Amino acid sequence: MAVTIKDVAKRAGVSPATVSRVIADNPRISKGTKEKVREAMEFMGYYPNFQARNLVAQKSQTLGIVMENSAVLAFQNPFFPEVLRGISTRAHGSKYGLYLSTGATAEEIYDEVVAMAQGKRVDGIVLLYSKVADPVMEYLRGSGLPFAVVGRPYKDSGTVTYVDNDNVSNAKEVVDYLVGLGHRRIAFVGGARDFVVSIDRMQGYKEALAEHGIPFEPAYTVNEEAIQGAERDSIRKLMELDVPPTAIITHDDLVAYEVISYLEELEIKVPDDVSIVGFNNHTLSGHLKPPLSTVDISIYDLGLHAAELVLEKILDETVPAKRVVVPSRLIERGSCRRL
Amino acid sequence: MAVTIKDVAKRAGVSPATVSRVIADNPRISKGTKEKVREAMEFMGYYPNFQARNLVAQKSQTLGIVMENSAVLAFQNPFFPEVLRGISTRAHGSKYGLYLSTGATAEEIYDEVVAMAQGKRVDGIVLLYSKVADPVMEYLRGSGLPFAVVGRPYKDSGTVTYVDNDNVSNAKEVVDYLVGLGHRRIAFVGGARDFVVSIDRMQGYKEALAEHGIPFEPAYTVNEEAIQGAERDSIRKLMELDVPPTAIITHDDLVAYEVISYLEELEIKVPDDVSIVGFNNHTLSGHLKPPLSTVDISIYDLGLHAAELVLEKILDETVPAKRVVVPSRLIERGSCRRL
DNA sequence: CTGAAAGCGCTTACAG
DNA sequence: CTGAAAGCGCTTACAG
Repeated sequence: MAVTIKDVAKRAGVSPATVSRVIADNPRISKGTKEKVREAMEFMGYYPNFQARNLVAQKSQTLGIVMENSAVLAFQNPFFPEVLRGISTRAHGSKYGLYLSTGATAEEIYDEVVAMAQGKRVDGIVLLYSKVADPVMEYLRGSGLPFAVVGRPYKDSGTVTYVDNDNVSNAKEVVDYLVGLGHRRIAFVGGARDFVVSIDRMQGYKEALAEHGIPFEPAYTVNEEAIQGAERDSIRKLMELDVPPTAIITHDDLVAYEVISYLEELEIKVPDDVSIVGFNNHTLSGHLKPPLSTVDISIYDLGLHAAELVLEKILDETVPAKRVVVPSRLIERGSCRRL
Repeated sequence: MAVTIKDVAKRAGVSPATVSRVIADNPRISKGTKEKVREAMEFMGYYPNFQARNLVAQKSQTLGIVMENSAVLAFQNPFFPEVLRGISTRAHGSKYGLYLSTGATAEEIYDEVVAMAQGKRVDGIVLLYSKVADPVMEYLRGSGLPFAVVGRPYKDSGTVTYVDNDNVSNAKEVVDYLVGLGHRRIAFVGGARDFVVSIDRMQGYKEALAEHGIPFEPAYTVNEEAIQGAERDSIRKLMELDVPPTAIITHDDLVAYEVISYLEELEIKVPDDVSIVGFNNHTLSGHLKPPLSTVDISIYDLGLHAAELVLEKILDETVPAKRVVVPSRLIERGSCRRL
């Protein structure tokens, strides 16, 4: 059995209540008593029991981290550790712990989140993704539990606290850049259609085309669901069009890596034959040959602010829904060429 | 206030004790009562309070994950998410949650671990690294808390439960491979000297050299501490030796990426001028040009087994210390050439 | 400045 | 098969 507050009390010759007050550094306890009690705690190796303390305090001092269900993908993507690092830093600063969702399917995750929330296992949640019709977000919104989303909520974004990049502008900037290099036939390889980030980037792509007077060509867009297991084929089809694109934007650097591999198999050279731009600036993108031009979205800051926002809500439930926009910027490297 | 066991009891017309038994699916409760209670729970949206349940059960149903303190590095390395995925899968299978350490310095981590353990916040711990003189491991060993290490403990490995690869053999295999290609001047770029994995790989490197009758040449080894901030210089010095190496083994793919970049700056070509082998087979290593030959250490399995081992210990404290060796294999790609 | 008592929400011998 | 009671380890009004 571990040392309890009672044991310490006995040894220090005071009541358990007093020990508790010393732990909380209550100013009404005399200096002498505090010292006596602290000595006893030290001597006996006392540590407060979280469960007990949290039970009466009705809080847990921990933040729940919920990630998307395509676990393999989520984990492989360097986005996850980097956003976690941001969250971790901020949480640690406020002495909050981190509790991770482990579910592998959408149902499991939903159940976990409900259990976390209702079971008071966490004081708030950071939702690491945003998709179109997400029961988890619906639940959270109704639950009253403080939460923040990394990514723009698909609807009612005015009532949800979130942090994101301006993905529409980002995508536009990429198109502008390519157009500036003389490209007009620009393809877009997007992510899953129900992720808001994909939708926003696609949107920016379309808007930018329009602004430049370039007609939108459906055959120039490829979507993740459409190509499950047929990535190679989709890229081949794209490049075998009568008028193939001269540039390809991919929604994530990881996808860019894949695309580049396929292009190689087809003996299409980057950037000589086709220019490529990625998104998210993963650590390794600079090491590719040619180094990948990409949009740096400040993943760490995304995490930092998300944690900051939940913590703020936990402290004061009345703060209104907020949006924090984290700046991002296009990094020119060697994967694009001027036409 | 959330719905408690009392509320449910009242509505179902039974005692709180009975509700508790229904939750535990106690076989001595009649079918009828169970149904009645379950209906009430459903209707009222009852969820058990973790804190309360854990307080009386004296367990937390969660595993603590402790990672090394060089937070930035740890997070950037794809090792972390992958090992976490393995742990997560196994933990979820047994309905265990995951609690993450957030400390950034060695002291913070130590304090956190002690608090986790003494505060009964976790039932067991997975230590994601193993270093030479680690207070955390010392503490854990004395604490009685079940734990498993990813990596070989530096000493008393017979009394600690751990999972690792046979790093000595792995390094030997790499040397054998390079010797087989005709290399005799083989350099080794190692990691921090106090990480056991670095020590073991260096050891294997030396042993293999000896077996092939190749004298060990100190100038052919580079260590992480020695080069902090001077990576570029170290590599240049290495290649400007009167008799430079024809092959370089790096202790991690990430390091290999860096080394390749430096070599490029020196206009030294891989694999034409020098062959390179990495370790850990990160997702992107196959995408490099040339694709990186490396040792795949089955990171996911490392995590899976580590979780399995702690869970086993939690269930039965008397199981003896165990070692699980996860197989690894050299993956030949394009970064080495035959002399 | 400090203590006795009640209570956080649950579980589990002990009775019946 | 079910209930009343004690207790897990802590905190916090309420008294004094």
